[in-house]
Amino acid sequence: MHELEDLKDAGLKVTLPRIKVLEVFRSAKTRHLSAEEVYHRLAAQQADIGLATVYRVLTQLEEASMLARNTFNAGKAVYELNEGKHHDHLICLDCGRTEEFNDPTIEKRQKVVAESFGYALRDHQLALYGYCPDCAAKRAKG
Amino acid sequence: MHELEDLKDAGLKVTLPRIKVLEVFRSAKTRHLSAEEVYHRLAAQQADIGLATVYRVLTQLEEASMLARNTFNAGKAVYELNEGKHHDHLICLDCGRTEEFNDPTIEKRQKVVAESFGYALRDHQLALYGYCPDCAAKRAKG
DNA sequence: AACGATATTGAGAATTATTCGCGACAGCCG
DNA sequence: CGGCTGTCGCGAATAATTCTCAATATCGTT
Repeated sequence: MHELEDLKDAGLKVTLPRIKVLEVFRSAKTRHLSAEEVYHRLAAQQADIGLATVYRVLTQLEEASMLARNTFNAGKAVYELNEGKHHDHLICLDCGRTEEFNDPTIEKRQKVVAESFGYALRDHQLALYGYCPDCAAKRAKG
Repeated sequence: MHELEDLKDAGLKVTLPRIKVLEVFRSAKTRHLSAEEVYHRLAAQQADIGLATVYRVLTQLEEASMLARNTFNAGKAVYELNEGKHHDHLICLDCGRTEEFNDPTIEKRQKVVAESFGYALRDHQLALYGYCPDCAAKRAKG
């Protein structure tokens, strides 16, 4: 439970909503959850936590580097536990299944590109979209 | 004006809103424009085109591959003329200035990564964020 | 050049995702 | 255990985008 320490280190009080939200992520099969999804899961387990609070907590946990935020190509943000190791995503256009990957070559080139423009690279977002093996097969027939 | 032909090829009628929206992009200094920005520019030149129409036209022109859509990390979409050559973006976190680049190595690795997961790559989105030379200098002092 | 089937538009209401404002309440330092 | 303050829940407020529908414009056909 050193997560409670992480909260304190971020200057956040250890409150029920924050603990519960982290629990939801720890016990979720799906890695990426939207605010609405987190809210529903909390409601399902009788935790009476408002949607506005969920949004606030997600933002705070992201600022505390405990969660990572992604918007992919859609109109809503999803969060995932930040377990230290950075990674990018490969997303199936049909079923939404996502794979995580980290390609050192790509990472390296990004830095090179930024430097070639005189920029100090701070962050980046890379998402690959395609069809997963299963969906590709389904599409092949129709 | 082969753009009018492009419209027809996409099964779209050649209408004033569509022509005007394309004009806005062709004559804009800033490459990336949001729906709201396009709407205001049209209003400024007395073209009485509704915001809903702007949204519809942008979507259609994107489907016709005449515009490319990007969401970057923010809550709203921006569009730019699609001039055939694909590119990714490098964006300044301070002033919003954007640079376009295309790195063959990165493109190649993306395909390799997707294939290693058995995915058929269809699209991707890569945005690098950092500080441009000017803003980096400003930040250095304070 | 007018006709009419059909695609398109404008205006505002409706949705969706997220944030704000504020009175009530709960952590936490002493 | 007693506040000082950070937090919470709720509903209203925003922001971005889409939908509804009656009015209108486009374009292939006369």
